Amino acid sequence: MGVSDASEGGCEGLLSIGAAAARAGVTERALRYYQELGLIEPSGRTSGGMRRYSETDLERVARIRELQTLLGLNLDEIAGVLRSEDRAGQIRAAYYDAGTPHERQRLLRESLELTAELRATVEAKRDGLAAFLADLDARLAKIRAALDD
Amino acid sequence: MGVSDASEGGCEGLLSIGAAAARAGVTERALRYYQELGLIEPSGRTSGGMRRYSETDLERVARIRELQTLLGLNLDEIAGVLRSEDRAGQIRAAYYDAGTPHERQRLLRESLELTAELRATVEAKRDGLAAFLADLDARLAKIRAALDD
DNA sequence: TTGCTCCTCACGTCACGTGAGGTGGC
DNA sequence: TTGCTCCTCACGTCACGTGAGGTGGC
Repeated sequence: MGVSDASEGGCEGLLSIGAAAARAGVTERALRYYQELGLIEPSGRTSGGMRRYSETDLERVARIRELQTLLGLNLDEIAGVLRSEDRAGQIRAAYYDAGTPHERQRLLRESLELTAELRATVEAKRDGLAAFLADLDARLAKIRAALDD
Repeated sequence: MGVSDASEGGCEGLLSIGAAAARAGVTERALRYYQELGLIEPSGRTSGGMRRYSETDLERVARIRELQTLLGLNLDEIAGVLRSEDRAGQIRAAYYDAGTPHERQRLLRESLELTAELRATVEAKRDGLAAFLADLDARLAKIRAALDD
């Protein structure tokens, strides 16, 4: 595994915006726009000012797209979800020094509530799609019956 | 069942744009915009130029919203789906005088193909949401386990 | 030096939101 | 005549798309 670019100055193993966009299935413009809104920050910059993205950055972009396309959330709502997930991650990371047991419990309950709320949204959407599917299957059956005349 | 408005001139039983928008869960602006794009035409107009919508019009609006919010199609794609559904409806309505049996079969096969294509899109989306749900359930289980310490 | 990729404006687009200013019918 | 709803422009917004003009590093 050789370093592909010796001039990156501390950005070894990170992806350029073009490579990151291709991997994440979005445009470079979208990545810059998410950054402008504070949804994501590239893990590094070269001395020339070029953005460098890590694998963790790519996972975050995938999460944004998932919340956008599957749930139809706007970027403002997604910012809220990401904020709460970041908080939950910090709690887990610093579990043993995250204040009193009482404080930890409060944070966990908050995380539980937000996740349960998101779950309800997802479930409603899935049920809607299931009903849609059933309707389409009924239509398909009718068309096939008409073809067998 | 009295006629609610004696001055409508042939628009009895039809809804104003305000009532139609409220029933369909969209704004008046959205209804006018769909019309501008040719997705829907109100069943009537009063002599004063006001739009009047039928129950069938409302079903069409509901269909547009369903394709938008559940599947994430844009209005151009929705226009295509509606066109093909309108064609299929015409075929069913004029089934016995829709040309030769061979011609009828061709139209049915076309309808079958478009519906099957739509079904594949819906199924993929539903599966994506099911995976999302499973992930959320795993998170919830972890949070609950952490709360039981 | 030549390509290719990256950078930052900045204007365009889609699906409406939101007034501005005027008309219609109980 | 007074409210309320409707009408048609027309400009604003969100999430980018799409060049314009310039820089960076193999």
